[in-house]
Amino acid sequence: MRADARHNRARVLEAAEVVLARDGLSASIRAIARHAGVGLGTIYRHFPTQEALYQAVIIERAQRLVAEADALTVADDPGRAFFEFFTRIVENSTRNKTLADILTRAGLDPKAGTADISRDMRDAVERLLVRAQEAGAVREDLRMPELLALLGAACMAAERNQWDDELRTRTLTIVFDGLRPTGRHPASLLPPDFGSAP
Amino acid sequence: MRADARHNRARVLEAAEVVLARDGLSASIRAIARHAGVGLGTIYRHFPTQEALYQAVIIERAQRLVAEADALTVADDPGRAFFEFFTRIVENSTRNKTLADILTRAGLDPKAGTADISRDMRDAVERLLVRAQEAGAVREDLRMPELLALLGAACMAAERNQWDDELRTRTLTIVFDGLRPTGRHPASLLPPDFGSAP
Amino acid sequence: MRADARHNRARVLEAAEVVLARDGLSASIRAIARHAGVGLGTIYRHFPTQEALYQAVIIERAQRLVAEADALTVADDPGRAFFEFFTRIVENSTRNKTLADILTRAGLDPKAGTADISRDMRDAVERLLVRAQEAGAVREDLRMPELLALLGAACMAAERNQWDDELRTRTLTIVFDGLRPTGRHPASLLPPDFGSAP
Amino acid sequence: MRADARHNRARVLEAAEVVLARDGLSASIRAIARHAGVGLGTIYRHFPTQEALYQAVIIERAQRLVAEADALTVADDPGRAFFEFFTRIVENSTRNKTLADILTRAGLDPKAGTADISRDMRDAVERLLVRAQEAGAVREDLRMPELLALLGAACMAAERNQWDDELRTRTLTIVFDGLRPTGRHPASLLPPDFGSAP
DNA sequence: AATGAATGAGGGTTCATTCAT
DNA sequence: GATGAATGAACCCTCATTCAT
Repeated sequence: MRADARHNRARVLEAAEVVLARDGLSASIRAIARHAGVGLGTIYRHFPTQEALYQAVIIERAQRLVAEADALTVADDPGRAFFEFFTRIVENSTRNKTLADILTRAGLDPKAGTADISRDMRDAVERLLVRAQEAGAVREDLRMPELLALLGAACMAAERNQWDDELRTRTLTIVFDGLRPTGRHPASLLPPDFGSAP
Repeated sequence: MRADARHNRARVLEAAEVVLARDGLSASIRAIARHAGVGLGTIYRHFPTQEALYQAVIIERAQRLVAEADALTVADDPGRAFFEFFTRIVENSTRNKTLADILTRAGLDPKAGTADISRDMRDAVERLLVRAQEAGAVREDLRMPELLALLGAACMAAERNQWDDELRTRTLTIVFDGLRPTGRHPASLLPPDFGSAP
Repeated sequence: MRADARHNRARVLEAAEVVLARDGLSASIRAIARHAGVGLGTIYRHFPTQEALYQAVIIERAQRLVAEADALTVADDPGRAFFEFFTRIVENSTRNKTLADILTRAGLDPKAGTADISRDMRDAVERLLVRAQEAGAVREDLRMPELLALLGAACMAAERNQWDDELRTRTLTIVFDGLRPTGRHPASLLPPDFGSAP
Repeated sequence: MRADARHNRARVLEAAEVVLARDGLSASIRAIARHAGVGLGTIYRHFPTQEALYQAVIIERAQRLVAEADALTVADDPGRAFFEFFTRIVENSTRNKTLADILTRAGLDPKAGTADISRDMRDAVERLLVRAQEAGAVREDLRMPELLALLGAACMAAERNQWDDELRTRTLTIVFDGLRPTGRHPASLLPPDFGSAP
């Protein structure tokens, strides 16, 4: 591919990511073209269809996530890796309205072809989960469907309602406590001196 | 307002509720008019704008939710009331694509006027929460923002991904375990004989 | 239907006929709207699709042709009626680029539903043909497929090349001579004093 | 012109001919470039405009037709040559969507410059005609305008409606009977045993 | 000279909103 | 007051043509 074409393709993807993050899936191709500073035709040269472009954005994003998950898979502390991954994804969702979609898809079609990015995502998350469970950091009875459901739900909400740092922390604390093995609730939502508990 | 006008307004609202529940916010005004058996103009007589109509539907729906919450507030078992409310809303979300929006709004603008329905919603949920906390069924350090965030997130995901009964149960089990006071995990996601824990 | 709607529908059809006659099937909906002095939506209110509008124009035109054919069917001189019909259609084609289409269709799907206008057209032409054959004005061995082929061909060419009166007369003279029973060539293409015949 | 440029020009023309034959005048420049295995720019280097390229194709095709006509002009039987030429062209029209256009043009501008291909075409056909008339195979009063009109009409219809062998034979029988001198109708459209004529 | 990437006018179509009936 | 016909901006997409590589 020619240098300028590659450049423009990247510009389009970038713009699409920004505009999708801002407008959600109702973003218009024209808005993306405007944002990217290219003509309409340029977009259609690289992506045959609106659907294809949006898919590409999602796939790109997903690939980065998978890479991140893989990087964390080899981390020292499996539990920490698992929760950190969860946190990072949700954190990113505030800025990127496509993550929920990715996770939604990952949770949706478990029989998708092996080459599928949804499958990759599922697998990457599953590796993190299994390791965390083996390390005793996550309850044994947790299965992928509800994990993806939780991840997707958190992303959707964070994306839509623009969770700030505090809200994200507090909300995930609850979820994480639910994910830990019974009996262990190391974190409290209260500041140390809140002191209303008996 | 004339009797027939009042009647028509009700018909429109009813139809809008059904159609919005089915199609979500992408529902078209025309679809609602058709469903209501009235002309387009009739809708615009009562609601100046699509936005206004959808707001009205959401407000109406929210009022019913508030009523439901209030009914549960006087129930015998405050903990059970709290979790039942949570469950019911999420369950309904599969069929009604309005609920996530309502909760989203409730969580969003905490400084809205006192007369606002979001405020009512917040208050109703808060009453359920406080009673459940007083009864020791919900952790003390839980605050409204994260509760509404969790509720909204679950509704959004259930609506979008059409959670089935099993997925909903399993996912909410996690969340509820996170909501309970430390140390208490009465529910397990595993069938009794799963037995893989050491 | 409301009076103004009926009026506008007629205006659209009229404009479509004019524009189609001028631009052929590549006419744009926008051009028709402009010509009719109505908005785009008005056209789509009456005709769900470009295809539907063009069909409607063709059907309307065809219905008029069928009526004309029927009127001629009861004429005194069946042979004259037959040739007059042929002539008139071709004559009209100069101004109307839809006729060839109509006849094309009539020739194409002989098994179309009974209620179809193509069928009506076929039948009307066939009645004219049979009467002319019974009167000995048209050769016995002529069948519908080639008759429609000839009619369609003449219309297409007249429409496309804008046959003037003289060209039409001379060309149809040839065709008509081919249509008459063997041995009868009453017409000559030459002016009386051309005098090259033996 | 450089050798490779000349080569490419030929390739483009060839491809254009194939694609135009297949798709008619609605063929896209891109399709031709693809078929020729050259870039879009190459086409535009040799032909300033889509229109110009299509003209060139038509001229080339016409030249071959003229050659064919010329070959037949020296044939033994002038009448047979004339009718064979007519038949062949119509036959080809089913597969080649260019022919109708060529004949249309030939019939259209009788005052075009002498060097014009339309003129050549006209002349070639006229030679066939005159010889056939001199041989007594075609009526004396037939002139070029109506002959070209008939040829063009038949091609157009054959192209558009994809005349099969039988329909073409039957239709041309009529036309040819009209073209023959008065009193001679050697061919019948009926099978020998049809026997309904007196 | 050749390539194909970029452009943008223009095509069909939808839908919130206005307004004559 | 009710109706739904009319409007036109905006949407997705195609394709002839231009121009940087």
